[in-house]
Amino acid sequence: MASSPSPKPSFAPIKTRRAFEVICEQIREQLAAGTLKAGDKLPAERELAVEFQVSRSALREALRSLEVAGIIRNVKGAKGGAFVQTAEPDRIVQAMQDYVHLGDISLGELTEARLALQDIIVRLACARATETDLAELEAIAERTKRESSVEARYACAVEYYAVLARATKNRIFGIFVDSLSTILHEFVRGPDYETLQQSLIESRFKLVRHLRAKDEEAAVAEMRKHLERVHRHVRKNSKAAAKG
Amino acid sequence: MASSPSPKPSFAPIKTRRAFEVICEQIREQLAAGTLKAGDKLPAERELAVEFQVSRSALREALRSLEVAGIIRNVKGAKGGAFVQTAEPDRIVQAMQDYVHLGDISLGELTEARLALQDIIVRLACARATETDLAELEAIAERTKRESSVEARYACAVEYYAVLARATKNRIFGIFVDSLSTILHEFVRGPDYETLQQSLIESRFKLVRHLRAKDEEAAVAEMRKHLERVHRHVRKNSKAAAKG
DNA sequence: CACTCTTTAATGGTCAGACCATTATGAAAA
DNA sequence: TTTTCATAATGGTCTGACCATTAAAGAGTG
Repeated sequence: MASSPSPKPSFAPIKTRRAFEVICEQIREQLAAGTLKAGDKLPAERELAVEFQVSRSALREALRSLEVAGIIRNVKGAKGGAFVQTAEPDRIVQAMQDYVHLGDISLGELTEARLALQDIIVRLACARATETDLAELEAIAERTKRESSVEARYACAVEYYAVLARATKNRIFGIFVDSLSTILHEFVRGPDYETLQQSLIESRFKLVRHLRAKDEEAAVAEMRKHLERVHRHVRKNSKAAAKG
Repeated sequence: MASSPSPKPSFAPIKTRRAFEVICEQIREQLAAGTLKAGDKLPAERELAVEFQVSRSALREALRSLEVAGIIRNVKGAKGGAFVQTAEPDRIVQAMQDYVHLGDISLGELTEARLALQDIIVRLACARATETDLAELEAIAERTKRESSVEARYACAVEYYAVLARATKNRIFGIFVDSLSTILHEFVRGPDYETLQQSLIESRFKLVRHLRAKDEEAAVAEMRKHLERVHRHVRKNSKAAAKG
């Protein structure tokens, strides 16, 4: 096969790229370049198909990919179409969740990462949290007390962590924390979770007090104690689930 | 509109869910439940379409979504089909990249997050790195010296960070670092980058020496110094790009 | 038998054209 | 003016077809 007598021993490394991939790439390029930005509306599918010179189905697969990636949102009806979305970290969370499901990331890795991450967050929040942030944290803790269902209280907890992360004024941390919270949520189950949950509320108030006093070390210690209790519960439950 | 005289003021909150969404969900469920796992092969598209009682196009949009999410891989040809993938963090990196492009995450946030993250990583690596890890780090640093192109040396740097993250024995950190490295790569440009790059190599050797000596504080300090130099360059370049 | 070439069938990728459900808009009617 | 209804635009889905690639079975050859 390679014994060609022609003076050209090497051929062009052709590669078949699928139509939808090329379309996605072009749209992503315009996004990175700033030609397309949040709020913009892409032409209708039928129009775009003509423009890209592909069938509507190929184009739709591209749009579907972008939608799943959280880049656009498809709205039906007159004046509908594909709208470029504002940034939402949901897709990152989803991607991390998929990764954990597919792979063999252990619970230990998740909890360790969360612990380390919260250390940073508490330290930064201690330095940067405004009184508004702190008041919001307290309000959430208060609301948690009044909530009646386990799920509602868990939602409050997630919100508490999110607001705390926001207090760092760095959204990257917010994404990381959201991801880990969501993934670990799957493991937080069991009959004794409710009593644990109740006892955690007080800890949240304490943390705010430490933050307000700018006592970094005390705040970090409180968060570690808090998370370690949660993680002990999670581990215990996970083992129980593995048995049953 | 709400003035219905019927004794049933509230109706069931119906919502039209698209076919491909339901399909994706079902497959994801089987994944979380363990019924489907890496390496498994899904039935052919035409078969699956019959099974789900949808058209092939709807089914294809679902498969396309899952492929873009990195969950399956579509192989064409006889004995081809959709194969469940092993976990790859690429999609998380892609999602974070999209997020940064769409949103207005600042360079400052990225570099700050990276700095904080590397602190943790260095500390953990200091405690857990095996001699194999350290030798690999040195080998990469050696190779960096010999590489001739800027791009090749950058690739070495990324690899160095990845191996360092792996030395923590916690893959979550690896993902975070990969994401940040990839995103920051876009900003690392400019004529004086090459000279900076050269001068960074020595720092990598120093870090390994500190790690081997289990000198956590020295290692952290070296990494901070290292990264701060890089980030100064990145910031300068970013400003230059904004001007031009 | 061993090896090479050809054929065949399975499968994903693409295309074309159609119909349905939803939605905004404007015209018609009250 | 307000309500109702027809209309057109648009995404979601369906059907059926053809192409390109690939692995495996079969045919031919030494």
